[in-house]
Amino acid sequence: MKLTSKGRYAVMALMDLARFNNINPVSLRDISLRQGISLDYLEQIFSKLRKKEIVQSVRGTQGGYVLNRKAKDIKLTNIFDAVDEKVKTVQCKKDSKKGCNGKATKCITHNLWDELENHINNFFEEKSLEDLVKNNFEKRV
Amino acid sequence: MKLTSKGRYAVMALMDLARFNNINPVSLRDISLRQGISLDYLEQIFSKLRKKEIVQSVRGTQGGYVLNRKAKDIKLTNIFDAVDEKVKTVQCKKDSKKGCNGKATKCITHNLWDELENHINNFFEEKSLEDLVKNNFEKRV
DNA sequence: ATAAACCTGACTAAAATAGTCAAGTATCAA
DNA sequence: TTGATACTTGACTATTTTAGTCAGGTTTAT
Ligand code: FES
Ligand code: FES
Repeated sequence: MKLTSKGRYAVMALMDLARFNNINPVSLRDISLRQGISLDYLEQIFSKLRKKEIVQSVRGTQGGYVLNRKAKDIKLTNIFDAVDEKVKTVQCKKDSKKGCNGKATKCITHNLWDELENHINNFFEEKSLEDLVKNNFEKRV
Repeated sequence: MKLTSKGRYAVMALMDLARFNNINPVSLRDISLRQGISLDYLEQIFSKLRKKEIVQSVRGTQGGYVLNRKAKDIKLTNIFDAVDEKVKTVQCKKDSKKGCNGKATKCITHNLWDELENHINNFFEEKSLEDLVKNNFEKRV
């Protein structure tokens, strides 16, 4: 089970954005430089974040991105959902009559993986962008 | 974050094995048929389980595999560890001085991913093969 | 006007996944 | 002793996913 760079970068970038959000739009170029993430890749990621209304864009010079809601109303779940970083513990279709190996019933481990999926998603539900920023920069003082 | 088939199959196969373990060695062919998993693939998986002393092999006719310890002493952690199904939330080296983007310090999300990794591993520590078998076949009564 | 910044879609190298395939060796049972 | 069963090992491969890059735009403040 791996967390992908896309998901990791999305959170990294949004934490950076959340920090400077109050004053002006934050440009991807700045985030790219501060966090060491490729600008082109960030553009892909923010395109998705914008479509899911996590951020808003401001075009033109001095433009950039701003959060579209309060930091405490953005959960990790929302971020991961936006960039298609899904937790998938099974391959069998949810509503299919076929189990994971083509049988008619669900396999003997299916419930376990559902439980695992919930366990992981709970973690993501609990954490808001506000929490993350606070915890991170409190510790550095 | 995805769980791979290898990990899923390993648990599936061991649950099957644990159920019939008391009487005779269980052949991979039987597991293959009952669970719908490729025999060749199972062989790869059990080779690893044997090397990590989760199971023991019995060669020859009427041979197969038996558990090498009591089902309650085999945790999900042990199984996943044996088949290299690792939980990896970060790519940065643990002891390296470099953060995930080549910087000298750890990035702003590093602690978060460590926390996530622990959260997931806790789930795996909690569950023994005995629990899994019991829960699964109790529910079916 | 022009530079800063967002926007879009296509493309790709490298890695990981999910197996298959081939050629064994060991053991039991008839 | 001969076959069948079952474990053992290592190499191979098609497909998918990942982690980006690249090439072109468009918008807007100055
Ligand atoms: S049937 Fe859903 S995991 Fe096997
Ligand atoms: S995740 Fe470890 S430094 Fe970024």
